[in-house]
Amino acid sequence: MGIADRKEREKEELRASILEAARKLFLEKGVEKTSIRNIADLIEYSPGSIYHYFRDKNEIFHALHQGGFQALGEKMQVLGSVQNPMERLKAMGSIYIRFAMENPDMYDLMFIKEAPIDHLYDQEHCDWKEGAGAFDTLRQTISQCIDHGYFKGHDVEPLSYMIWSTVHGMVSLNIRKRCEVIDFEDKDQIVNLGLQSLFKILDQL
Amino acid sequence: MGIADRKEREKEELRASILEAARKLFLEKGVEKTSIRNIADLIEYSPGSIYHYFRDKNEIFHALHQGGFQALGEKMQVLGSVQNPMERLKAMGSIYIRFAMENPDMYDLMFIKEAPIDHLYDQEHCDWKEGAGAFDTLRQTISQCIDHGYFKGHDVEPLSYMIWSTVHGMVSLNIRKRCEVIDFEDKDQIVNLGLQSLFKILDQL
DNA sequence: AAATTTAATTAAACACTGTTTAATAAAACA
DNA sequence: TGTTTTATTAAACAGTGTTTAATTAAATTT
Repeated sequence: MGIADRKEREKEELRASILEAARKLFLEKGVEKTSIRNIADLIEYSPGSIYHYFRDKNEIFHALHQGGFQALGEKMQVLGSVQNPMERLKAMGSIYIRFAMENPDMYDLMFIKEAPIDHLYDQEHCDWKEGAGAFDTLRQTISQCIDHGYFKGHDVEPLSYMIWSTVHGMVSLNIRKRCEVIDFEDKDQIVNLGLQSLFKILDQL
Repeated sequence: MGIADRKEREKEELRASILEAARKLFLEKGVEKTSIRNIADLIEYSPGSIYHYFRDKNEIFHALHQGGFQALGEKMQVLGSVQNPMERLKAMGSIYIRFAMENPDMYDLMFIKEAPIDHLYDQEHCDWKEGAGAFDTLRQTISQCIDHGYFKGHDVEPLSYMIWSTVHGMVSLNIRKRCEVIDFEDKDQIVNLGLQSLFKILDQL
């Protein structure tokens, strides 16, 4: 059936163009100020038609947040050339933080906004494969660190969670503007200084 | 002028009753689903009248977030009895995390939501005295730790920021539902395990 | 080729939202 | 009592996500 194939292709194309319009608007104005009507206007369709391709706004932003994980994953690929697991762990932290600071809205969507996660709870299978996958590479790296003699006396999972939380905490306090309004000695270097502080501690363990 | 005093008192009372209604609704339904009309309905005034007491919704939620800092500050008062600065630092962390996990919506408002901070930027003096004050007690405690010989080779501010970020990261990943959807070995103990992991590290420094 | 069925699209409506404006009611002052 | 200030409100504005029913277009069957 060639016709069914073409129709499927066309449907996929329109779905993709909705997502492209949504991403464009979202990167310009943020999630809250990107409305279904805005997206519909941009692709020159009616607002209602979008609901034939996505069940609701949350699904659109869940799809966008997947693109964010793809982009982050690509940046992480340079880690393949870092042999020492401790060096790799540090490089992961640097890349993670650079990604967050260079793409604050995307990071916000991936790790702070409730929209993408709320969509999971509306589905039957509510496992966050993007996040779980990313956490797993961190867990593996830290596991290898332990195998190499680092982090003696520490359990993999709590330590992985704690380190993730540290970098997430630093960038999310920034993205949600809790740093600009505190008089740090070096406001726009505080994230890097904090990261250096973390590195120093990891070396001591 | 007794009349002016009474008027001021009455104005303050109505302002307080708006805040009380707002807090009640906010704790029941969250910020986004608490509307000006909801608040107005509860105090039996028209929606427009609220704008004689608050310039906008952000100011209401900024006022509520102040109440959160008050509550957190009160919980922190038991720290006065902890002499050793390292013990005090750990107790601070425990109290901080317990407060966040027991009052997730209030914590969200204080440290994640943009509403209270956006209100600061609409004012002339945009310093976040609540947050800066809280951070300062952390900074002082860590400064005392360094005086007592802990954290050798570390700078106060980056270290304080990093430790704040760690606890903030752990609770905010929970509050924004990034933990429930990852298959941790012990999902509802992961925050405590992460905190224990942090304590272990602090002891090693 | 014509009739029927299926799928895509849309206009309109629903029930909301924060905020502003202009009119009204109430209180205080002269 | 008349005037001014203050408080309150109804109504409107310009939006929001989402649903429904009607319409148009396309594909399939007769």
